[in-house]
Amino acid sequence: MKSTDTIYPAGLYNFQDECMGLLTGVLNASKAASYLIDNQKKPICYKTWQLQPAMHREYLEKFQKIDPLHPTQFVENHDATVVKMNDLVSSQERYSHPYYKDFISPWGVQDIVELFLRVDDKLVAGFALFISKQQPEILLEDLRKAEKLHKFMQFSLEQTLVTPKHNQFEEFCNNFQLTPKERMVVELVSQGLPNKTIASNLHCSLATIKTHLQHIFYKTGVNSKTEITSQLYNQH
Amino acid sequence: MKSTDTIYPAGLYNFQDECMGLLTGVLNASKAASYLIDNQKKPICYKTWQLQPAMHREYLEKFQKIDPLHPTQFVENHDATVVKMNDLVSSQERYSHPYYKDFISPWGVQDIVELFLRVDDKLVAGFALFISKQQPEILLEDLRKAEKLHKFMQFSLEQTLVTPKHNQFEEFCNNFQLTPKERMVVELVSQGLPNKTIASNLHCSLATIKTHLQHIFYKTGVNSKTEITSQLYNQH
DNA sequence: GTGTGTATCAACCAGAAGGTTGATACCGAG
DNA sequence: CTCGGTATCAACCTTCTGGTTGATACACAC
Repeated sequence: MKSTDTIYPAGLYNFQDECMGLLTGVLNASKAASYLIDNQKKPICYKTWQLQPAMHREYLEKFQKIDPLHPTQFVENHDATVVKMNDLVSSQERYSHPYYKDFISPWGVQDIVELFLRVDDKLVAGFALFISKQQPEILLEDLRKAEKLHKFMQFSLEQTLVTPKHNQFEEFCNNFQLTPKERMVVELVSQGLPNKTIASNLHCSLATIKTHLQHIFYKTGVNSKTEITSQLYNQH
Repeated sequence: MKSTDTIYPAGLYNFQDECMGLLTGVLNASKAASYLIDNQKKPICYKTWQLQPAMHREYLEKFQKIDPLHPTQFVENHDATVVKMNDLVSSQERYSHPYYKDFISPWGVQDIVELFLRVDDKLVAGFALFISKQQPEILLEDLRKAEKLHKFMQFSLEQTLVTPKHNQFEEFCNNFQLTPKERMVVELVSQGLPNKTIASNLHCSLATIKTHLQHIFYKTGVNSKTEITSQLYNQH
């Protein structure tokens, strides 16, 4: 798909630390772990917070390979941003599966919330927040907060990246199901051209361009040409 | 010549939105307001969340000038990051001072938490979270969460200052020696805002914005707002 | 104190852009 | 063949933008 594999943006290592600080500071986890995803889609750069070194070692050595919610599960699952263990794994499975029976439960963990960060739809980092059995259950409200935190982390991450503008353009046009002609108009609008010039470029009348623009405005919910350009170059 | 005191970072306008979403999504404010600080140290670009328009208008017209915790108080106070109204203002003062007696209290506000973002020690943005009288008091725990959120927002802000996008903005503005106000206009133009909105954001008249635009057009050799945006993010 | 640069605003005009209605023509799916 | 989507264009009107002129006010520099 891409000519070059996605490389971590500079500062992702620091970024990971800051995210951990944010999540553990705002949400009520008893312990936490995070990792980056390398080009082979393997988790690396583990960082932990109040997580017993023995537990971490045990995970890496024995249980990682049978983890039903291993990060690799979510590499291609583009919708997964914030997930909750107890929503994905039935209580039956948690009772019988060795991963939960012999690892998660003995370490006093009641539930796990996991957040995923992506760049160009590729998973680059994950954060696992552990809820201990002594803590109250995770409410929908807590999950919403986690989603808000995730949204900002994702925004912050994207801010630091150079997103290829081609992708932005394609995404914009596909999102709103623009027709081929409408795409061409968007392309020329994004060059900052006035309607008259666009019309002559596409060998049609000014009226036609205006109609196309009306359709584009209607489909995209945008109100002006200027707004189109800003939509294309700013991630919202 | 004046580039030293210009610190307005590109993308701050969007950043402000995201911060508001984060704060209001994670903390339990009943309403919120935020603003950017221009180089005259005045708050501009107000954005509100569940705040009554009438209350905001009242503040701008009558109470801003007697606000004991007006942002200008914190412009030079480098240590202030997260402050709580009830910690800074005695209950006596809250009882007698017209700002609290005639404005804060009548609008049902019990307390305010304010967060400040800085670049190079200079205040660039502020966020005020209003706690209503129906809500529980702010605990130390809540304040710590606010501090964690602040820490990440500050980190994220600093990250955006070294991005290619920001550099392009800086390069564009420096190349053509735009003045601080002109830079702000460029920033808002690049968000796709119509002149009327830009004027209200910078609280000046439409005429002033047009004049600024004329100067920008003259200096940069550009002919329209749309072209500015495409120039900013397209190298050609 | 005069001058230069910045920021502010008003009035005016022409032209561009946005919004609406309506119309024609082509094409492909049902 | 009819219907829906696309592409085309015209006429009309309102609002916004761009361009100009001119003016005031406040800095800071020389």
